[in-house]
Amino acid sequence: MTATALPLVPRSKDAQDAVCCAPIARRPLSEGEAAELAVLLKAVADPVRLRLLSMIGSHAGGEACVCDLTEAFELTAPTISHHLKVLRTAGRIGSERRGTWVYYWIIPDHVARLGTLFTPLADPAHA
Amino acid sequence: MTATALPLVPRSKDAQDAVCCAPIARRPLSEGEAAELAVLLKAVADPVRLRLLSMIGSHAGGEACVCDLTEAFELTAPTISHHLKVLRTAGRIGSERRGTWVYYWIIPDHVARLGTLFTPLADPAHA
DNA sequence: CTATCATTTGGACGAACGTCGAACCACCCG
DNA sequence: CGGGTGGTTCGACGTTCGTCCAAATGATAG
Repeated sequence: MTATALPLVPRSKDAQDAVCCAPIARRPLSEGEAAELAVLLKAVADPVRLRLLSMIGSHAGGEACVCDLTEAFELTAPTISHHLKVLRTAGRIGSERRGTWVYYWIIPDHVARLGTLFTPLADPAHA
Repeated sequence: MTATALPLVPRSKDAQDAVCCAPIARRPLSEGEAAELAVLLKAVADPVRLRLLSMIGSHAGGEACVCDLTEAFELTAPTISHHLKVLRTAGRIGSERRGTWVYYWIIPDHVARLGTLFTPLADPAHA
């Protein structure tokens, strides 16, 4: 996965508005940062992928097999597989084949990373 | 076939699962919720709009005029205007014309709402 | 080994997106 | 009132994206 220089809440920021803003609003994003972030966000900015992510994450045991997911949509299996691949490539989910079925699970850190960008100081040490 | 994926990995902590995850991973999103969220995310899932949002939010006084924004990109004015319109339509930013220039500012609540989706444990029960 | 089921890959097509140039509106200044 | 600057809207073009169908791959059962 990429993960070069994501603006992950620089603790010692001398921001004039240290309280008001989400990390994204503390300092201007560089071109590279923005490009990388856009890729991450694009991977989630789709109704089907959003539901897939949600279904996988909320499924019992923390993982779901493709067979469960395909049923929930009125889409063909290749389409679902395509969306899963997008999420996997973006590092959002992991997958493993166990016998007949393929199981998918969420990688929480990567999902949470999105949140930290827009969340204004949800730091427990700060609240 | 309704092959409910059984948790092959033994999980003894159901209670934690209820709290561990981001809102998006607590329960499956409905089709409507996913569609609405996708629209919100799409508005931000673009490098230019990401930078615009970041530049506006981090600008002194909490607002920036288009003239400042346009200079920072190697894009034509119509393109910047287009992206600003997308952000405005999505409710991310507000705008006002004051004399010669048009100023833009961030609407923090809308931006923060994105974060809460992916941010785990915003509740004090955990941690 | 062959048959069969589950999932992924490849190709194709229509829709949506990002970008531009040109035309258009709003305001300031002589 | 007319000219000039700042921003937006409009129409068009090339690209990317989501979806499907058909076919290939992987794994299990008989």
